[in-house]
Amino acid sequence: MNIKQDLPWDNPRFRNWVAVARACHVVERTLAVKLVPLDLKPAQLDVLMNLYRHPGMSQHDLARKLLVGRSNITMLLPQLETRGLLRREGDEKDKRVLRLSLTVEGEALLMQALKVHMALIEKAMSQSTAEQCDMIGEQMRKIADVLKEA
Amino acid sequence: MNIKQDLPWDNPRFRNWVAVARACHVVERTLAVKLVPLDLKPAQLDVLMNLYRHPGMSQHDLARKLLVGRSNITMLLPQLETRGLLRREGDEKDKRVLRLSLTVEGEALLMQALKVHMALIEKAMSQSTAEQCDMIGEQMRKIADVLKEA
DNA sequence: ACATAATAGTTCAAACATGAACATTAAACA
DNA sequence: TGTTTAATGTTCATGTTTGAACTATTATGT
Repeated sequence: MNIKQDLPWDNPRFRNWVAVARACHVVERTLAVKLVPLDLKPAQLDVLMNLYRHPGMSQHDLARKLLVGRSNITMLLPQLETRGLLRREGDEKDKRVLRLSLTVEGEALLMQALKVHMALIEKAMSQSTAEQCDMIGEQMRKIADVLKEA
Repeated sequence: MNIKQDLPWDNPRFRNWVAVARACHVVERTLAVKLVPLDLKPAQLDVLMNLYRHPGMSQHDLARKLLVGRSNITMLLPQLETRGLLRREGDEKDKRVLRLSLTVEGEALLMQALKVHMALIEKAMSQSTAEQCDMIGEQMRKIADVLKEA
């Protein structure tokens, strides 16, 4: 019994997943470079995007959306708040939670950053048909779901 | 002209890419948890995998494969070398480069880690057909290629 | 040969992420 | 009500990642 008979690199699923991980990594790095002129990092852009879509969300909710720890959010927000991009306001009913929302400046910067992000994604995905692209998204959502439970 | 008319969230390509990024993140985190018993981190596993496939590669080559800075490799290797998982030997012809290779112990640990990794990927991708899976891998390789050039 | 460029690896400081311990507030329940 | 349990956010120590400056070695060009 040769252990090398069943090496991952001979397994299509494994090889294909490696490709997914690499593509993600490349896109992330490229995005980081293209965001430099806006003085934004990918993690900060993620914050702005989530606050735009879910204004008034708490730090805890934001942490879960971003798949990071709560302390990470605590360290991340002051940079953006100092720049006047977002607000943190105490909830009246529950004095533990802070409600987050974008300022006008934050929204403006987000729109600029989204143009950059969109252009990058368009370029990356332009080689796939709409059907392929939708299928990819569908499978990826399944993956996230099945691992979230476990 | 309303800027919100063309928000990324209305764009299928964008939404689908977000799903890819999330799936990657979830897989990475899950892998990290499952590797704890082996006292290995995903980044360290990546090193072992690359040295297994490309024995004798230099630190520079390894850094490029991992899409990471050279200094990162310098900081990463001593942990593994001290544990006796890999060797660093000076090249005879070019005294600048260090040739990297796995020890027997490193290979043994890699095999254990690969079982964990394989099981995770199998679980994640089990919901896709072989055809879907191959198509995903193909598209992802295209993405990495098109962005590497830019 | 000699000077200049480029390359491999290291060092170091700064930025960043992480998880455990903590304070404050709210909810559960006896 | 009063006590216990849980939730939110912060702090802090630890470990990781990064990029710029540095040393040593090799390649290039005159």
